[in-house]
Amino acid sequence: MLQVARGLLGRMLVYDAPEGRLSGRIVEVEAYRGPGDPASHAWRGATPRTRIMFGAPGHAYVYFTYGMHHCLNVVAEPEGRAAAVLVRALEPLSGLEWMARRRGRLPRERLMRGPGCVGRALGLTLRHDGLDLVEGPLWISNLAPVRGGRRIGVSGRVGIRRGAGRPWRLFLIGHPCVSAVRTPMRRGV
DNA sequence: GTATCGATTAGC
DNA sequence: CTAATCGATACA
Repeated sequence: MLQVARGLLGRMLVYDAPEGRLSGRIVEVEAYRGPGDPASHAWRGATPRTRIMFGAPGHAYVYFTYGMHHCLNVVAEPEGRAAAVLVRALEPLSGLEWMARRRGRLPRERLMRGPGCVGRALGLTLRHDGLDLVEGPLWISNLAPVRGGRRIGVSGRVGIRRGAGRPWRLFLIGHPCVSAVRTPMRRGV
């Protein structure tokens, strides 16, 4: 699962939306497990919401939270074992006009900085929950990751209480599109 | 059925 | 620091 999280950094996420192609490079992720990870939605086992997390890898787990945000995850373990990688930030690559239309006029690096902002910029909803991320229309490119020579930083996960000690947030060190969070870095890779 | 709480964000 | 805002979940 951490392997998947690491492999996602620098990869391109593409959404062939009705209005056109939106895409971005993944620069920040967080890994979540199932039972045994108290910060995970799936820590008490499968529920209607977390069903997808227990399903086949390479699918989208989209959840709705705080009454207003849709967040995107990539299911990351074989069927039957719950795990997902939360996509926390993207560097916008194409479709910036549409992202700006949803997010407002913002500097490019702020369009998809933060998991709620990613969902908002791309126009994700619960209709995207369970989508196959290989087939599209929402998919992850299999081209080699591009990290621009940046190393991978590791820290605790953001916005959780239980399970906060686990160093399962990965990001590209120094990338301007990584969300500004005061979680101390554990190490660079 | 009701009550509580967010894997967040923007704004003061 | 807090409000916003509502689905998922737990519990009676």
